[in-house]
Amino acid sequence: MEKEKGKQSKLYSIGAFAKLTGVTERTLRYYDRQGLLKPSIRNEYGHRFYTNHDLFLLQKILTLKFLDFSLDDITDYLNKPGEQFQQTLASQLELLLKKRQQLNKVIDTIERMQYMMQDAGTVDSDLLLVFMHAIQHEEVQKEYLSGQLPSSLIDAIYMEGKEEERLEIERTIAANIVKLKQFCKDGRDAKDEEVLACGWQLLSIVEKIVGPSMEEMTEQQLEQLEMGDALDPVLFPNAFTPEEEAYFKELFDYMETLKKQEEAGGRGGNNE
Amino acid sequence: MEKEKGKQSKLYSIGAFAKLTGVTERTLRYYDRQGLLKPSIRNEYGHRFYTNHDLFLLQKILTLKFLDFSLDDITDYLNKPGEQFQQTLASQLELLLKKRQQLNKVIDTIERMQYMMQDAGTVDSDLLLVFMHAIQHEEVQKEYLSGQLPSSLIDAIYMEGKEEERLEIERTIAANIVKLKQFCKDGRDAKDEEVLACGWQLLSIVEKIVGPSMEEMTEQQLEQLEMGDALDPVLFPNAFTPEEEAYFKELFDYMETLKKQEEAGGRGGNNE
DNA sequence: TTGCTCCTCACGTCACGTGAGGTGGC
DNA sequence: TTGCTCCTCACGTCACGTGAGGTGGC
Repeated sequence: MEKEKGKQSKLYSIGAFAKLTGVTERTLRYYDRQGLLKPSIRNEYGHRFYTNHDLFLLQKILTLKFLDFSLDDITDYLNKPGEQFQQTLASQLELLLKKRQQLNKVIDTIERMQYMMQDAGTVDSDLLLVFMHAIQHEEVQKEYLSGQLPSSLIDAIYMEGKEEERLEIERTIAANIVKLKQFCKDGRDAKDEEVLACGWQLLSIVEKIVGPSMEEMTEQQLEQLEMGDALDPVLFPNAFTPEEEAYFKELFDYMETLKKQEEAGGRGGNNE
Repeated sequence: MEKEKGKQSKLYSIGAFAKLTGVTERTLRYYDRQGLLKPSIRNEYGHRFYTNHDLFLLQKILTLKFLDFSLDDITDYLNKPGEQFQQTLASQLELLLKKRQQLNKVIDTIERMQYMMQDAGTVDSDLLLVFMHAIQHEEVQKEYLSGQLPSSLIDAIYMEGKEEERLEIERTIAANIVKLKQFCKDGRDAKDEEVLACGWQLLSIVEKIVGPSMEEMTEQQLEQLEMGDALDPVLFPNAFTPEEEAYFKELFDYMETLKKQEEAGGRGGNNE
């Protein structure tokens, strides 16, 4: 008796079939109800029994799932002749390639972020998100700015063709901004040496990047730069609180004063 | 009046806010109900009005979504201090890397499949899926076979370290199997020249791969090979109908006969 | 009056997970 | 009687999409 059973075509109860294939019972019942995989045999008590043929069908289903087809697609496919499956496969591949591109972009963004933040210690996460936003929308930002600024400046800002150097600079900028935010929070005087050091570092970076292109700009463009709040708030979210902005203004105004004094001092020295 | 409005903090109706940010109205209402983003102002009529601060919040939400966080995660994050966000980011990155690995595997499988099938013309999609299944479960199959066959044979079958050559061989095997299936369907005599040609090609490939390892096998292992149906049906689904199996058996039996005749003829010729 | 924008239900989607409550055979 | 396996509802999940039916201001 047992031998006969074994030789013809094995029957699996739903539990046995689930164990065999690693698919849950619930899923098998769901596939049954959806008409995707009906067990070959139903008991007098309604119990489901699966055959080796059912096993083959399930494997096809699982392989198609692995290829990321929806159950509806799979149902269609199983009911149709399926002559053009190779084409379906090709378009599925395209979809997956797009998905991968997306995923790569996200991963790159995080990794670049982490590189940027390696020296910064514990970081205000709002700032993190603003940086992230910037990286994420880099291309759109660039396009937007192209309408407002000379292309030489844009190339300078985004450092076309000098990606590695750029990563380093981003890192320095990030570290200094984080420090300044902390100083502001701690209520440090903007004339404090450490605070000033941060300010000078940021300024020197900006001058190094932007300086050479500055002369090419029209007056109109310069004016636009002055009133910096004209930037599209969707593309350029503001990571700073009003207090922080005031603090930064105080710092940079003070730096301006120091600069002028130094210049004057220099002239005075020469004259004497 | 208008100037005042514009200078303080712009108010956006839900429609305007949706247009501005590219998020649907339904989504904004959903975020409101979930407590994820409540508009700063509600009208006497229940109309929602969003401010620039809401805009900043939404951008944070969208960036976190871009990083593939669930809305629940985002809600948690927005309500917590979020000091340990960098750690969260690191574990999120791990998740994404795993996802990418999965995706890469699927893409590789399809591409390998397409390479394999480039000469085969229109292909029975069941066969395609069985090949796909094989590629997909290669590692598990290998492990399973390690328990049954000598490792030298397994290395030979999976052609360790000769991936390119392997792709070519797979291609040839696939093309010939597809042809044989077609011949079977067309009712071609198994003794037909073209059919035999396919048979010889397949046989020569098998001998080339398996031949050298054959001598090392124990009798027990050889016996197991003879009764090929002992293979785990979950790991090794059968792509052939009973008719096809019969057809193949007829073909290979006939080839066996031809071989023996030739040997006998050869000996006879030498003897004479 | 017509069009536009806003509102609130409330059902649908997708592929199941997870009990609840009950039955049959050892 | 207890345990095991099977069954059928039926609600929950996740992030919205998509009407249906109604209101307010121009």
